[in-house]
Amino acid sequence: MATQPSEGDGEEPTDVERRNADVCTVVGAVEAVGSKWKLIVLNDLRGGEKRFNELKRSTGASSYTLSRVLDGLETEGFVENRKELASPVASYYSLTEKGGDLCPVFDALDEWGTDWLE
Amino acid sequence: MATQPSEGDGEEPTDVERRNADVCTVVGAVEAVGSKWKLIVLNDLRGGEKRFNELKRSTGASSYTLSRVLDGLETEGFVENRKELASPVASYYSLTEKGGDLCPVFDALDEWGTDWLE
DNA sequence: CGGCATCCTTGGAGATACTG
DNA sequence: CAGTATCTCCAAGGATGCCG
Repeated sequence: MATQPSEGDGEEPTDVERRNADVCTVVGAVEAVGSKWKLIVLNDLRGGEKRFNELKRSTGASSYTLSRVLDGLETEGFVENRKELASPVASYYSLTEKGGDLCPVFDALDEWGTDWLE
Repeated sequence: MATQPSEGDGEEPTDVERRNADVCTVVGAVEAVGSKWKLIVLNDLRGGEKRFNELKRSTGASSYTLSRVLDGLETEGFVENRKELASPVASYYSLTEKGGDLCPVFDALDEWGTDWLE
C-alpha cells in the first residue's frame, strides 16, 4: 500500500497514517500482547490446559493480576475458559487457535533467550 | 506462610527460584525486552541505522520516552549509538548482534499479526 | 538536532481481605 | 478453588521547556 498522493489533496499523510500503513502488523501484535504478564501467561499455557491456581503458582502472578490478565486474554480471544461447577469450582484455561498461533513467537523468544541469557 | 519446616536444608526453593528454574528463557526474554516501546523501537531498527528524530517520528514515541528506551536498550546491549559531532549533532542508532538476533521474534510477530490483525 | 529536566496523570500490579 | 474488592505504591509515559 503505497501512500499514493492519489487525490489533489496534496497532503502528506503525516506521521500517524504513515505509521499505521508502515508497520501495522508487528506494532499491532506488540500492542495486542506486548505486556509482560500476557506473554508470560500465554507462554505458560502452551503446555496445555491449566487451572487458575496452577497458573498462579507457575507464573507468580497474584490472583488479582492473573484474573485480570486472563480476563483480557479471554475477551481478546487468546484463551478460553472451561468451568467445572462441581464441588469446589474448577476452571481451566487453554489457548485458542489465535493464542496457539503465537507459539512461533515464543519459540523464537526461547531460542533467543537460550543464546543470550545464560 | 510457608517457611516450610525444611528437613535438613532449605531445599524447597521457594516460588521465585522455582519459577526461574522452570521457565527461564522465555520469561527471561520477556522480562528483558517485554515492554511495548522496546519492542517497537527494536523492530523499527531492523530497517537499518536510524537517527533519533527519525525513530521519534516512525515510532511515535516522545523524545523523553524514546531517549530512555534507547538508553536502556544501549546499556543492555541491544542497540549501539554512533554520533556525528558535526554542525547540528547527528546520532545514529542501530541493532547490535544481540539485538539483531531478535529478528526471528519479530518475523513471528509479523506473521501472526498478518493472520490475526487485519 | 538530540536529549535531559520537570511536572503531572494514568494504570499496572502487589498485599490483603472477603465471598460463592 | 476461583475469583472480586479495596487500598496503595510506583514506574511508564505524555507535554513542555531548555540547552549544547
